[in-house]
This record gives sequence, structure tokens and C-alpha cells, in this order.
Amino acid sequence: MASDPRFSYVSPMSSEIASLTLRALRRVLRATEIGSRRLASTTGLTPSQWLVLREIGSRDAATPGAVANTLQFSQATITAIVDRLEELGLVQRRRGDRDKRQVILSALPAGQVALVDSPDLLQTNFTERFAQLPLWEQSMLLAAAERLSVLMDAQHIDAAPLLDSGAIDRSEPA
Amino acid sequence: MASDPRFSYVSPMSSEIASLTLRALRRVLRATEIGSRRLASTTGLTPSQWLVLREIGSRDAATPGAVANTLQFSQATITAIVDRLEELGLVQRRRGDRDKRQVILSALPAGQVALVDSPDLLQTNFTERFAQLPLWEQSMLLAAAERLSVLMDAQHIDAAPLLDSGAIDRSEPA
DNA sequence: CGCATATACTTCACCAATCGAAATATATGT
DNA sequence: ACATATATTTCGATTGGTGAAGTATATGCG
Repeated sequence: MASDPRFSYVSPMSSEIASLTLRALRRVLRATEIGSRRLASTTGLTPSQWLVLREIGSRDAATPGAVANTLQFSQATITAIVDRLEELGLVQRRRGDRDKRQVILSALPAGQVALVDSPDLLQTNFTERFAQLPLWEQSMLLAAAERLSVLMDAQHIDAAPLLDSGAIDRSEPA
Repeated sequence: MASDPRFSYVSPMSSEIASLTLRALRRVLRATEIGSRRLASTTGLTPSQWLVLREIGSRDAATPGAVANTLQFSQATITAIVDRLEELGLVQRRRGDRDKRQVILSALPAGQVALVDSPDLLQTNFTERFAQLPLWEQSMLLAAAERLSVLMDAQHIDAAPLLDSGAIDRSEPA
């Protein structure tokens, strides 16, 4: 960014930069949203199903509760989605050994294939383009993205910090 | 692989930076997603309803078709959502004068209030935090966000090419 | 004009998503 | 052993979302 030491033109006020940044971010959101919908229709999975499958596949041994927590869905929702994934032969339910209340979800071969087949259209395309950039810019973008995630996450500190056994109360705001 | 002995610490490869950036971005996405859900529950509107309302409010005279196009929903979906917004007394349907097949949607006072009342929780929080940052960082983040939006949008250039093809036609008074 | 065709919506039938509340089964502490 | 907490499912209900068919209006053409 070329910087004019004297700032003889009207430098945008802080709040304007913020809103411009937000607008750009919304464009990002929109792109990913549409992309995920498209991806989903390619694999025959709905976005939610895909998300849940990915969550299960990535840990290879998740419980409905943990998945619900991570994705911020209710357990009931996860149950319904897992029902379908099970019907499709993509995931498997089995009872926990240590704790028989638990249900252990794992991706069946077909499920893993589905995930690999569509590693994330988004990721693929993005990665390609990203790789074209000079290293300094890549680093800059990484730093910025992390900064942004903190800025936005901050308001949801309660929403994501837990990975496993949900020992969190989560008092719901009306 | 790619262990270059000249670097004493592990400098991430390009692809790694990309995936780290993606991860950060996903966190951003997640935050906004959850945020929008929460926002919606605050206003009593679902995300979709809110989106449609915003779309209507922002143009102050939209047709279902145009809204459907912009948001990439089917007309049937818009019809259903508008039904609810109408029941809630937030928007109004009236028939087009020039073309009586058309339906003109407009936000009623209550609808506009709803929009103003919740300008975007996300925006509010983000803006506050953003304002705390030094100017140089704000600028940096803006640049990064725009860069990112291009990187992601690029793959969808075909996805939204018609965004205004239907949205125009503001040949209001013949 | 009169008809064919195109457009703008709505209706309908259908399934997925999502949730809260209640039900079920298992753990755990006292 | 009993009360209570936890993990999940079931149930009932609403919304989201779509394609296909239906309705009304427009438009072009002979």
C-alpha cells in the first residue's frame, strides 16, 4: 500500500474502513455459501449432511453430542442427519464401551470416499489461486484472516471453545 | 518433504499457509453464521426471512423474482417467505401497475424498524472491536478481505452472473 | 382481433433441517 | 439403592427449499 505521508486526500474514517471490510467479508461469505451448496448438490449430500459427515470423518470417532456442539446444532438435529447418513451407508453408529450412553460415530469407507472425492471444492480452488500469490502476500493474508477470526469470534467466545465432552452450561439467551 | 536445511525453523510451505488461511476463514464463516442465527432469534426472524426482508427493504420496491435471483432461491421459496413476512406485518404485496403479473414488495414501517433495530449484530460488534485497531491495521485488514473475496469469488464468476439481469427494470414512471 | 407463447407468481406435494420437550437408557454420587 | 445427571433418541411442529402444475397477464404475429 503506497502511503502518502501527508494524507492530503480524505482518509476514510475508521468506521468506514470497518464497513468496507465487512462488505468484503460478506462477499467471501456469499461465495462460500453458494459454493457449498453447489458442492453439496454434486455429492448428493445436503450442506448439513456434508458438514456432519466431515465432522465425523475428520475425527473418525465422534459422538453426536460433540458434533452438535461443534456445529452448534441441537442433538436432535444431529440424530436426524446421522439417521440419513446411516441409511446412505456413509457412517456407522456403535455404542460406546466405556460409557454405554454414548454413541460413537464413524465414517464408513463409502463415507470417507465421499469426503475425499469432494475434498472441498472451495479449498481446492482457493488453494490453487492462493499458491499463485507471492509468499509475502500469503503470509499477510494468513495474518489478516486470523486477526479477523478473532475479531468476529470474540463475541462468541462461548460458542466454540469446547471440543469434546460438553461440560458447558450454555445458558440460552431469550 | 521439502526440508530445506538452510532454514532452521519450519517455514510453512505455500500450501500450508493456504490451508491455515482457510481454517482461519472458516472460523470467520462460522462466527458469522452463528451470529446471524443468533441475530435472527433476537429479532424473531429466521435467517432466510431476515435476508429477504433486508433485500426488500434495501430496494424498497422489489419483485419476488428479483429477490429470488439475488439470493439465489427459487421463486416458490420467496413466495413462502414473503407469506410469512406479510403475516408478520413486515412487508406488503401490491400488484404492479405497469405489469400486473408482477408483485411489488415493500417493507412496511414495522419491517423497516426490524431492520434498523438489528442493523446487523455482527456489524455492531465487529465495528466496535475494529475501531480499536490502529489505522494501519485496519487498512491492512480491508485490503486482505478484498483480496480474499476475489480469491474466492473467482471460482463463482459463473454463479452469479445474472445478479442484476432481473433486478433492473426500474423504468418506473413510463 | 385471436391465438400461441412467454412471463411473473402462486399453489401444491414433498422432503430436509431444525428445535424444544418428553422419553429412554446409562452413570454417578451419597 | 435412589436421586440426579448425562447422552441420545423420539415426537410433534414449523420453516426452508424445490420442481411441477396452475393462474393471470403480456406480447408477438397473422
